[in-house]
Formats: sequence, structure tokens, C-alpha cells
Amino acid sequence: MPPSKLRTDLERVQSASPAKTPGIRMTKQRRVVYDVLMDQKDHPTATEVFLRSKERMSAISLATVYNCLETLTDAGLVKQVNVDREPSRFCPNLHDHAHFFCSNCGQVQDVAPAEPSSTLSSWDIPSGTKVELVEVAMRGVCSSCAAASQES
Amino acid sequence: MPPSKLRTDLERVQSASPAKTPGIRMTKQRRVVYDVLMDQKDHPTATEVFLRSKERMSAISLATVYNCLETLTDAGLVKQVNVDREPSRFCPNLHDHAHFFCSNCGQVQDVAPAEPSSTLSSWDIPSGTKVELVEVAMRGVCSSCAAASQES
DNA sequence: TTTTTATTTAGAATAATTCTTGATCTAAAA
DNA sequence: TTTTAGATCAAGAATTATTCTAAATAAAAA
Repeated sequence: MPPSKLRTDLERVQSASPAKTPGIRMTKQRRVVYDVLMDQKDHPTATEVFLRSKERMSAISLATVYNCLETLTDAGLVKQVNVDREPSRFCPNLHDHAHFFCSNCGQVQDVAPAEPSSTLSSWDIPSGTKVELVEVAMRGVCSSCAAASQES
Repeated sequence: MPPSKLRTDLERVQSASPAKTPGIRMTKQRRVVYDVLMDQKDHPTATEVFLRSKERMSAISLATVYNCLETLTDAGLVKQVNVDREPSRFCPNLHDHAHFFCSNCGQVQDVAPAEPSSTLSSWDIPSGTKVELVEVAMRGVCSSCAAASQES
């Protein structure tokens, strides 16, 4: 194995946090990508966003879709959702929520908090710690799939 | 696998083997990888586990470390921890806990639940849903880094 | 207008992970 | 014991989501 691979991974471990963009220019491409996410809130991957965007703007490129998704995410208009090592998904729901991934049908659902701001109180966080972001992901079988498997 | 395609015999044999292993064979390599995780519970990446394993067994390969980590994870002895799209990290803590990632120093800490089984009750999960796994990841600044940045 | 800066695009590059293949080891059968 | 079948290991190739590069284009500023 080339030693350069090892060096890169070790460098990543020590890398610093990125800066945030306060406001963005809403270009045609960014508008299309954002509208695609708003019109069908099913947590598509970048490739899925690309395919849907091409229906509205045939010349748009995959690189641009990635760029736009990153810009929209940095601007706080969109959330990037990750499950395990699967391709990232994108979500325009800015309210506090968790994500449920059905192992059977692969669909992703938003899950609302039972009471507002109950997310953090259930964890014993060391004093002095500044929590800026909490991500909650659940795996299992969704109600439709569970119902379907009960028949038979 | 596309359902329209006829399965080869190899595919049939592979899919016939159960997804969950009741017990695993603790080979020398798996033992080394497991011990590396137990001896320093700082959530190393596969590459970091590889480097530490090589100090104990110089002939071990990165592919084997990946294989061992997968086997140990499937057997339930180790948890695979993901943050965003960063390389996976590995954790031998089997108790219910969340992970806190410091954006400043890059370290990962385990966070215990305030009360046992309070994790799920804070979410409005649709009835009929079978939740099998909940992953909670937090980002922010750890107490040490927060204290260090206060000394101006 | 001209100049400067940001964005888009196509394709190349990156890098974590998985896959392939053949060698080697292990456990159980004979 | 020897044989055999299958599991595991190792090295490197392949995969793939994502990022980077460089040139073209668009938008903003002057």
C-alpha cells in the first residue's frame, strides 16, 4: 500500500472546522436545486437531485448540483443527512427533527420531537461542553412495511 | 441485486448464510484488532486501527483490518460510528450512548444517557414503527477546548 | 463600458471502502 | 493421522461518492 494514503487519513484527523457563509446569491442553478428539494421532500441523494434538476434545466451538471447543495447547506437552507456510509441525502426541513430509515423499503422519514427541546435533556453532557448540533438517526422497519409483513 | 437476473450459485450460497453470526472465530488478527480497540477507546479510524495493529502484528494488512472490523461489528462486539462523510470510527463501548465530536480538536467522546431508555421517548415515532437502532451524534466544542479559548 | 469576482461546467483526481484472487490456515471428517 | 471443505488472510485492483482543476461564462462593481 502507498504510504501517501496513510498520511492523508492522518491529516484528516487533525483538520480544522470550516467557516460559514452568511448569505448566498440565488442563481438559476441554486434555485432549481432548491426547488427540487422543496417540491418532493423525500430525502433524495445528490444524483437523484441531479436527475430531477435536469428535467428543469437540461444543461445543469452534476458538479454544479454538488456545488449548489454545499452552498445551500452552508447557508442553512438545507440539511445534509447521512446514514452509515451511504450517499448523503438532502432535506429542506429546517425544524428540529430526527430521521428514520426503513431497512426494508429504504425510505427516509422525518420524526418530530415529542416536546420541544427535549432532545438534549436526555443526555448527560459534560459541563462546559458547547453543543452546536445534534443529529439523531433511527433504523428499523417503518409502519407500512411492518403492517405488510404481518399479513400472510 | 436486480430481481430480474437469475442468481448464480455463488450468490445463492452467500445470501443463504445468515446475516448475523452467533459466534465468531477469534483468530489472531481479530484478537489484535479487538485488543487495539479495547486498549485505547478513542474511536480510531480503520487506518488508525491498522497502524496500531501493525505494532503488534507487523504482517497484518489493511484489508484484514477492514475484514476484522466488519466481522466484529456484525458480531455485535464493536460499534461502527459515522460522522458526516468522514472515515468510519470504531468503538468497543456496547452500552447505550451517544457520540460528541469536537469541531476544534477532532476528538470523539462517549456521552451517557441521563436516564436509562430516555432516548426514544423524546421522539414522536409513528405507531407501528419498529425502531431497531438509534444513533445520536453531537457536534460542538468540548469542555477542554471551550476552556482554552476563554483565556484570551 | 471595462474590470473584477463568483459561478458553472466537464472531466480528472481523490480516498475510503469493497472486491478479487490465490495462498494459507483451521476444524472436522474419514 | 491424513484429507477435505470451508474460512480467513493478504496484496492489489476496482468501485464510487465526492472533491478538485481549469477554462468558460455570468454577474457585479467600478
